[in-house]
Amino acid sequence: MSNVFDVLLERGFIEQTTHESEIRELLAKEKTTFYIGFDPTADSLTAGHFLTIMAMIHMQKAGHRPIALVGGGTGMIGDPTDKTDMRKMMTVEQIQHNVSGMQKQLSQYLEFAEDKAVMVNNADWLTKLNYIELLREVGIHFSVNRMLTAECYKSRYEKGLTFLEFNYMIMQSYDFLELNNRYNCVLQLGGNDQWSNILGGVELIRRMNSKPAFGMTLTLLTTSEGQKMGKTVSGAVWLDPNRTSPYEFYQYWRNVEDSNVERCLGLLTFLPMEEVRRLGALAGAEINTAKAVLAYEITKIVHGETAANEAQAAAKALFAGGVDSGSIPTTELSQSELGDGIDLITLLHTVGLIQTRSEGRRLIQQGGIYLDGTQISEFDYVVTKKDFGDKAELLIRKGKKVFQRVELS
RNA sequence: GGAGGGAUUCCCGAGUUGGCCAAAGGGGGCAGACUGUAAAUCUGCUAGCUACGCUUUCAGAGGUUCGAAUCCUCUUCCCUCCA
Repeated sequence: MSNVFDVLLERGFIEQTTHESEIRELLAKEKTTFYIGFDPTADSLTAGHFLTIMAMIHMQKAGHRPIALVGGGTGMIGDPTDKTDMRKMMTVEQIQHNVSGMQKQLSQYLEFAEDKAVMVNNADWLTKLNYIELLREVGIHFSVNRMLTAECYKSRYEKGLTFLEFNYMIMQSYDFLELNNRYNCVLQLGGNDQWSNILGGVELIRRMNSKPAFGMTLTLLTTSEGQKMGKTVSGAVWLDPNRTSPYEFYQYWRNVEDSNVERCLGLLTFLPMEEVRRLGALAGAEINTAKAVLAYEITKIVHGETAANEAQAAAKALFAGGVDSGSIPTTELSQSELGDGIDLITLLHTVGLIQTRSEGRRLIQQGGIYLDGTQISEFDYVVTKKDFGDKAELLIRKGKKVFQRVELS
């Protein structure tokens, strides 16, 4: 089997390493225990986390042992990295809820049986720390001067950085030390924004345990404008199907920009690299084929084959002008709600396509609403039973690619 | 604790000799055109509503005035310098 380091490199995962040749050698010759931490900021992981999960899966497949750490302890502090403002403090209950939600999801993607992977919560040790003891043992190894030069704190100079958050790096470094002691964990992976936090841990282990330790950061997916991928205006793209439906999830990847298709295929699917390169090289409208493959493959990994098939079928039906399929977002409307007719704006509001009636009025006036493919131009249009036709359903289209089906019940 | 500066619509940021301010400009978002469910570009929209008008907005609470984002008082929060 080829070295997983080369696999990760070829697929585009690796951004920075602390000791490239040593890491490569290590991964080639022995079963290595490594860890990635997840902050419990919500009860579901997001598309952004998925990239790091893929890295873990590749590593596990190559025979190494992943430790999935969920930060029930560090979550009490909050990582100041890339935050322009201080994050609001979460309650302990909230954190615990989020930790269990994330752990549940992580267990779907990694194989935990027979000690093939380990799940930990750093609250188990961080909450028991003794302040003075910690300062004497660990604090002595950190230079504030150096910490202040870390990139992740720079953006906070203007807005302010609390001592609470300043300690985040130390806590994360301590985690690595603890995992090194408990599980002989010698490698930490993380998003590239975690570089300074990872370095802290690597150096701490080298100083306190006089043992080698390594760090490696993974690329961050960004759009051509430099925005982090995996975010939409309405929020993150979640892995939890109740937060982001498989259809929406599929559509998100179906719509990635051309220039990101090849990267995404390498990072977020298991397709062989020859195939990735072939698909990525498709030009012009042809690349849509590649996007469909990307969307299908990643949906399959995250939500399973059935959901992926459904999402794909729904997308095909809607965009190729075909007809029904099960997983188009659907709302039920009762006969009594319909009555003798319901004005279109109210209907749009009921099914959640608009937030305010003004928005609906604008939308219709600008020609953004279609009922069963027919553009509606009067904002006071009244929808009656007739619009639902024989099948008692109505397909509303907002703009080019937002669809909502209404079923009369 | 002392001195000064600030808080504006989703974000950034104009506006502070009181009316012409639902509030410039940019960003973002939405829609339209062009396209390939892409990017770029162009156009329009972007507080709410029972909509040629009406109602609620410019940190919060009062006040002056025919009329306040703009003036006065108090409060809260933030920043800078000093200690």
